[in-house]
Amino acid sequence: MSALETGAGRFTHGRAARVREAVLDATMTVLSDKGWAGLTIPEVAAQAGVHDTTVYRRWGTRERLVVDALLDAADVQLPIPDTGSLHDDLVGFVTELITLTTTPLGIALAHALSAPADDPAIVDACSRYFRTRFETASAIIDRAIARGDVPPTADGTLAIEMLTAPIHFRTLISHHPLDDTFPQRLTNMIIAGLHSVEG
Amino acid sequence: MSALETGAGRFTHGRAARVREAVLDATMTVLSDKGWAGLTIPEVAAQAGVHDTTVYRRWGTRERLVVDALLDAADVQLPIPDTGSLHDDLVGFVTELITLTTTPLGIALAHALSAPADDPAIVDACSRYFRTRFETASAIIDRAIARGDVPPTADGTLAIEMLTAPIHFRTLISHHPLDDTFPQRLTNMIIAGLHSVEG
Amino acid sequence: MSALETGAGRFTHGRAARVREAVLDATMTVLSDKGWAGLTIPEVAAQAGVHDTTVYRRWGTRERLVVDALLDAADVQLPIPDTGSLHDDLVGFVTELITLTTTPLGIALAHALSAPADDPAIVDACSRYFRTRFETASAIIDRAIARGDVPPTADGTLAIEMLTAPIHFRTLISHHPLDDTFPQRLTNMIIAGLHSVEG
Amino acid sequence: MSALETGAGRFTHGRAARVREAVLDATMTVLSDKGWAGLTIPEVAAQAGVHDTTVYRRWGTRERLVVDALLDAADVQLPIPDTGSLHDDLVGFVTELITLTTTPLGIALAHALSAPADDPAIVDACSRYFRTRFETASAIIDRAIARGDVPPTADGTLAIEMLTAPIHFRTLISHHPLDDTFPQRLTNMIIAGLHSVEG
DNA sequence: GGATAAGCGAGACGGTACGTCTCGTCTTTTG
DNA sequence: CAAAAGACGAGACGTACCGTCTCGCTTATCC
Repeated sequence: MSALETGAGRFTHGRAARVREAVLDATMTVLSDKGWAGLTIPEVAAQAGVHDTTVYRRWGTRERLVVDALLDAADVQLPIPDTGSLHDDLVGFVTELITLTTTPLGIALAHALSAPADDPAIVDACSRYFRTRFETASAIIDRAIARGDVPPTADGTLAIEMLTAPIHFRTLISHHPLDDTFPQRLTNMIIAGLHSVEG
Repeated sequence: MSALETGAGRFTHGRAARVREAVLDATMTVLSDKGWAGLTIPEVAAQAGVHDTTVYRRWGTRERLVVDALLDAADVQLPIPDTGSLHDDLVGFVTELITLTTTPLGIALAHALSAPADDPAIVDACSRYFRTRFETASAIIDRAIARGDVPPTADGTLAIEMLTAPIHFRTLISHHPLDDTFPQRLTNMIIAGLHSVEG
Repeated sequence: MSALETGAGRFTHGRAARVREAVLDATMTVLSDKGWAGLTIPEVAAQAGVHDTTVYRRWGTRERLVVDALLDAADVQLPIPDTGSLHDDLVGFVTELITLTTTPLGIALAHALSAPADDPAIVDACSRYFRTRFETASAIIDRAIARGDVPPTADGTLAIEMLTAPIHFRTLISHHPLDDTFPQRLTNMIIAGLHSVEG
Repeated sequence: MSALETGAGRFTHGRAARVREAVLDATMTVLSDKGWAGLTIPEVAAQAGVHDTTVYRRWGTRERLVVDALLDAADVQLPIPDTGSLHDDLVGFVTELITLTTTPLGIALAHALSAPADDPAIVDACSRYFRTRFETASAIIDRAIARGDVPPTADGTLAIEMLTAPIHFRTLISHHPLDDTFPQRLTNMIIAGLHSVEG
């Protein structure tokens, strides 16, 4: 499942697997507790009860560490609402996303993913991670199409992206508050867009 | 104009001002050349022909350095198109924004701004910087309202944010390509949203 | 006096001088206690109550550390006997030399000096150190010449070197024992050589 | 012949012998190419096409590796001149010794042998190696005694040692140049010493 | 216009992380 | 089951950056 050579699939048994799991768990713990800026390899190694060198050997950089941990925990997805109403589904989706994203871990992960990554393997992993997430979430729009609520030409994936991006933008960059009306306002804008036939 | 105590307003004359300018210029240069990861205070100091200690004294962290440099150069805004057509204005705006954002300097700035900032002065500066930019750009929608092209209830600032955020999102996080059709697709989605009366 | 840029002459006042002295003292202590193989920079730094990085900055390698310490302590020379008898002087000289050389510190120093040194500054420092020592000791032969005991053509420096080298050779390489008759045997061989006019 | 338990006598047949030979050859090759400082067990193992663990098991330390290789190649002695003239024999001997000792391999071997050896087996091996070499070379003096050129009391082995030691001393420690007149000067000093009856 | 204060240049240092290199042990896998 | 392969613990190495400190000097500013 992982795109990194350190990913799952190798190290499934024995000590190596135990080390891998301990380190990835520690990565998430440290991210939650001290954020991306506080995530250092010595810190993770200490938390995992593992020697620094081992982490340097297996992952090398903290970026790869985070991506590996993220992909490893990717199964823990955010649930996709299914209320029968496009509007309610989208509002619910955005609300859940905000909840997740404003977690200490969520903030730290966003910072981690937005850190400069020269490593093409990391770029690729991020790209595929979000493509998958967007396609999963666009099931909301697919159901609306099936119900005939929106035209079949509606660009579901783009809609999800336009709902997701502002949340990360506010969290990471503009630091504008994510108030309770925000899911509403985003959803209203997008639903109209989905009805437009040129999409 | 700057929210930081190191900002313009102080050090307007003499050596202090020369040092300030040299350092802020060097900051932008280093950001362009080596990116956010390569921006270190020794590097900037060397580039500016100034001693490290001076930079540590005046700015302390590279985050404050970047924010100060950014606010100092904030006058160099991106131009707001005015073609008489809402659609063309928005497509033009997004296209220009993409051009700026995919510059080495643009990428570096985005990384810099998304770096974890515990400093409330920085958070505040970012917040106000983007609020200003969005309000400036929402003139496009204001003109459309004045022309009667969209209802006066249209949420112009949100529209601009929803056009801006995906670009930064792709650049920073998802690393999806920003192809030529992207401005079109974003604009189509948003224009329909602007027509919806509930905005 | 030192050939190294870290040598005496700089850092004569203040904290820098205190650090220098503490580190050089610690170097000798560690050499005595743990030998050349046990001389590591972290060990010396800890012993000196100084941070590792400081030692790396100022000296960089343990070789430079030892050479600097050696040159710094060079004033503590071995005394040159002056009994009025060439034979007794030389036997005394060799005996003292053996005593010094078979000290833990002496052994460690010999190992340190014989470690591969790519650094030309170190090679040069060693070269001049021993040149000085040999010239100092050859005063024994000079006095014998003055007394008319040996011809003025006698090669005093070479004689000293031929008395010194076997001691280091046995200590470092052949590990043959340095028994009590050894000074005698060396001296006898050399005194005859000094009388030979072709020297 | 070897004093080490890894020495010849065991592993004379089959794969074990091939591994032994490959490793010892590789040891000499690496010594020549990268010197004593560059001789590491992984390097030797790679050069020999053998797994690291194998070398660790059989030899354990690089010191034992070198001593074993040296003893294994001990048959390749330096030739002892026999010109009929004591003076010419000794000058030739010293000249040859200098040639050998200033080889990359010679320098590396000297460094290796002078490295701190806590291992008594290594100390013993070195001791017997040089005792043999000195006795072999003292045939020069024995022949001179037989010819009646020097008194039968002449201390041949010590003479050879006093010719040998300064060369290693200059190579390893003092780094003084070994110029062309050096064999002459050494020999002159020693020949007079050999004539002295008290030797 | 001279005293005073503020900023700057220079350099050392403590501290931390980085990433690499060995060595030697231990575990896993394989023949 | 023994040997090869490989992961790991341990620690030194040497570098880079950060942030602080102490001087001494040069500016500006204020009386």
